[in-house]
Amino acid sequence: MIKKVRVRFAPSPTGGLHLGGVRTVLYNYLFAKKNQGDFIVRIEDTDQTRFVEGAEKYIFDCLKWCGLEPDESPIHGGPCGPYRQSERKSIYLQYAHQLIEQGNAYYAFDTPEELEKMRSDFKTTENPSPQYDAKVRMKMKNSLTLPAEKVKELIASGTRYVIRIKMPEYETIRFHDLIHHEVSFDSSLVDDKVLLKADGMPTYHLAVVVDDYLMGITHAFRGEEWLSSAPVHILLWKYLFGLGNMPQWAHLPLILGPNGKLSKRDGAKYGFPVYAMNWTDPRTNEFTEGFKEKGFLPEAFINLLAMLGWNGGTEQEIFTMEELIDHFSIERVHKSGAKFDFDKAKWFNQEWIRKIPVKEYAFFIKSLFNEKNIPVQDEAFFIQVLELVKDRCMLLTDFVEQAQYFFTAPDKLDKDAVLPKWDASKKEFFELYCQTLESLKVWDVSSIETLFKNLAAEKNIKPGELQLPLRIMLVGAKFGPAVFVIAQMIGKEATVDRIKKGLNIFSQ
RNA sequence: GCCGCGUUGGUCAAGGGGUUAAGACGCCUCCCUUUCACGGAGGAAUCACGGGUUCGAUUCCCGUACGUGGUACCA
Repeated sequence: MIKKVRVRFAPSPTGGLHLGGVRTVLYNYLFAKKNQGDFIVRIEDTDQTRFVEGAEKYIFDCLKWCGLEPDESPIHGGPCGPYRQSERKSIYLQYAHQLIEQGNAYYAFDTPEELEKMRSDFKTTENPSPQYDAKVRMKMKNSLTLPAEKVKELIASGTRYVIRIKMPEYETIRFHDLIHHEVSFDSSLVDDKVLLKADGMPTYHLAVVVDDYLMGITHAFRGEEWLSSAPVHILLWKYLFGLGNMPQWAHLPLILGPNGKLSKRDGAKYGFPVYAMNWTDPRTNEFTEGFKEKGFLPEAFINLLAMLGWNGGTEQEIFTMEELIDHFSIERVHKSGAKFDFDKAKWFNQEWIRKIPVKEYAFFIKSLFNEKNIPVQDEAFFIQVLELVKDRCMLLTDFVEQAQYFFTAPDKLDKDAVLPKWDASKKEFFELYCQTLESLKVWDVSSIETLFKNLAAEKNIKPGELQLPLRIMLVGAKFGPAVFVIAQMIGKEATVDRIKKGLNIFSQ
């Protein structure tokens, strides 16, 4: 029998959830759903100094917005809880002890100051960052160098200690990665990583292995920044649970910014969001913009992330979540990092704005209108307007500019577009048009347009030369759907009113 | 510095010993539209470099360069 697929996303609640994080979730999720497996979220909060209030809730809010709901998590529950590592503290100690008994780990009593001293003492130009490894461990204060009695005594007296892995001296550690295929490391180049910290909390290295085992994880997908520490994890699997039980690894390529690694600073610098949703760090008050608030549809966000590092091998670029689940394969995830392109991201959003019925996102635009005090009285009319202008919107926030003149008269008109060609005959035309419009019985597009064209012919002016001024009067600027449709939509009263106002402004 | 990983147009990318090296975004031109978009038709632009292997390398191998990650009692 084949084991049920179980994957996990393991964020640390230290701040916002960025692009790369969401993509890691996505690939986990797609893989799980494709294989009828489980998607688990485990909170890796073993570093108490980096705990940030609200960060965990924020992560789950982002996942919800993205439509990536976990099957198991601290808030969704599940059979392998608790799902916060801080609540699993007692579990890790026994494994650390097991490693010591097996001779794969040891106690180390070096203080931070002593470690610092070691690093500066051994520092050379060839080796600017010395490691706590086979070459130096016998010169340090640990259970390898101290007599057993002394070790017992130190522990009994409450001396702070950590437990470190004892890396084998000459061993090639190989493993198969689903994306990178065969990867190998020389164990002598890896340091004796701390497994259990002085406060009793495990480090990531111990916790990830123990929890992946205890939670039955079959496939471990994570960012490529973890590749370098993979040999530690491989060894831990070998020592603790057996290589046969180890999940299959896949180290996902990084998402890069305009110059190198994508950072939240890039967002501010280049004007694009980096986080899934707005995030304000409660400690520093630093604000980072989110895709949601920037005006992205979650469907578009998921779609663009999926395509950043994966390609189905066909020309299809627009995918629903169901289609992604159907087509996704980890083997087709790229090896190399991808630079995030905001223009392409906007294009995805535009495609989705057109694909989804406006009703599904009208509420978001409505809230933007409310913020700007633009009155929306009639819901059906609102939907009708959104439908009419949606081709012109890349972001949901674009709807404000593209639709607000249907609800409120423009507060300033683009005079420069009109004035150079404005003259008495045009003024006269509009005065007359305005008058006749007022007595128009049937207010529909063809009546409004026919009247306009007949009058223009009568005055011997090309209708085209009059349409732009009309547009500026109604809209305020050079954009939007057909003018006569706009006139019809906003109604007689508003049309007449705006023409009069426009006449005033242009004739000054 | 050392170690890992990577390298097809400006960006995302398909392809993978013999091809006119797909497609998309962006950019440019034209058509449609007397607005802006949408749509349509075109265009410029790519296999990092150097050695091999081979009848033939963008594709395989080795170097170099560049990029990126790691080198914490952070994840």
